[in-house]
Amino acid sequence: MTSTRAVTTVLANERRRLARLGTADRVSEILREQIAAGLFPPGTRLSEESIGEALGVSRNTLRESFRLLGHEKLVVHELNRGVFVRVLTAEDVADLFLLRQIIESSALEIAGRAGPLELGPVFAAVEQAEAAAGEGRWDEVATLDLQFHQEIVALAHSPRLDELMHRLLAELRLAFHVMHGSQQFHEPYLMRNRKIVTLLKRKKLDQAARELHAYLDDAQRELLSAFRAEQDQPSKGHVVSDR
Amino acid sequence: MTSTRAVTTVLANERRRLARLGTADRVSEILREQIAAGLFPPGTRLSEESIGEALGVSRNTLRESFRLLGHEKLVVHELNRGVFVRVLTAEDVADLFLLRQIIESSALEIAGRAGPLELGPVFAAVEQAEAAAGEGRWDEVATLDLQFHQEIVALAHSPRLDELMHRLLAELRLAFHVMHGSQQFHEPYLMRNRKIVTLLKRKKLDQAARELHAYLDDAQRELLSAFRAEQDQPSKGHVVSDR
DNA sequence: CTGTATCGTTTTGTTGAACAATTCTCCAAG
DNA sequence: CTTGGAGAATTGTTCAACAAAACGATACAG
Repeated sequence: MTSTRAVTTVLANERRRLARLGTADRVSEILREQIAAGLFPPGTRLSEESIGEALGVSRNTLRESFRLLGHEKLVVHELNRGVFVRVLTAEDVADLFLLRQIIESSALEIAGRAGPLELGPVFAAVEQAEAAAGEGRWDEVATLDLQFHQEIVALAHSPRLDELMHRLLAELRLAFHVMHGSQQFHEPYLMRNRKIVTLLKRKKLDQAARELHAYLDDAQRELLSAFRAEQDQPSKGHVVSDR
Repeated sequence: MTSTRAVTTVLANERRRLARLGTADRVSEILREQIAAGLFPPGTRLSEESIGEALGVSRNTLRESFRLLGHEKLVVHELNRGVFVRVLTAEDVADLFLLRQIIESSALEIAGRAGPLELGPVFAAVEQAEAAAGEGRWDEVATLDLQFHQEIVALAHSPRLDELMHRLLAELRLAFHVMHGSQQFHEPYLMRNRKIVTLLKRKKLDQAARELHAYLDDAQRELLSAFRAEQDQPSKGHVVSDR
């Protein structure tokens, strides 16, 4: 019953694991992580010389990494001036949430049409987030809140939708970093995640979708107001020279 | 009436025109065009040496270009083997159409909620396409058909949605190239574009959305069957060594 | 005090060469 | 027809060099 095509497909998927990553890819992974972690706050200039020396890679290789990050919109490349960690505008945040509304609601709809939901990973994200919140590990709470939504999208089984969501969330992380004390921003939303997954379990798709929509609306509103406040009146020395 | 914010926004948009492009960006533009035009059919290996020499750029610069194209999924980078023009699978095509359904229908809905539609560019795309079809310029017909859908998405005024659509269509072009005689594939759909824009003009948003949905369904079906046929039985010597 | 012209410094943009590592090609042996 | 292997070709990565642009500070003119 194992068709030739099935074998080919499976092996083709395994292939990418076999193919090791080049230096440029690994460097961009590191930088991606460190940008997300806040080591390089938005506005920071990423010097080719200093970072290249720190990581022990040549400027040419580092430049390839920068191209990748630039295409992901995590950094902005300005000719003859260098690459800077992206500084999101309020318009960016609004646009990101617009896309999230589209993607997450569409994913739910598609998943519902397709068949029974595989809610394991969704549940796992909620429960790990609740556990982390109980112990005050707020940065993990933030990560797991985002992962919950990533898993929602994963229900649709679309590779491109998954990747798109992943990039949107990476970009959105930049917004959290410009706000101080953003870690606990996510905590109140855990209850709502729990509610959504419960509704999904009971196959109340429409209700879950409405709940999700309201979640995103509220989160956007709250984030945007905090975001604008922080922008008008930068609180601390967090802001690095962007000129 | 000209708010400070409006001025800032306009200037920010102009800024990118002021910032000239680097060599790597210009090279990737050229390669993008030539891939879309069919000079490099899917499966073709893009040799660093030959292309670098032909364009008069160094290997290092060319590599930066390849990274950009790879991130756009127009080429696939395999370690120690080089970059190849992407060969889409049937699953890829299906996934691309899934995304198109989501994006185009969402765009229509958002545009309808937002306010009066600016249908100028949409009309223009339809009319230019009809003119091109009348004179048998089929490659232009194909381009303008895709542009019509791009303009539909533009009605939503979302930068990220625009860019996403643009990349999806660039990727989808790869599918047309593996089918021979794909130029006239688009011609029957011009009537449907005309119908959609007419419905939009009359503010029959729901009806237009249904029409658009049916368009995409039919196009996907037709493309996929032609696509699978061509894959199973490659017609000519078009297929270049992909090993 | 404000603006601007200028010059030296720093950083990026791009190239060319070099070498290691991997893959490809082709041919011979089993 | 498959397996092995030697040599050729290509990619991966670094390094050094130089042109070009941006930055910074200082001096000068109004």
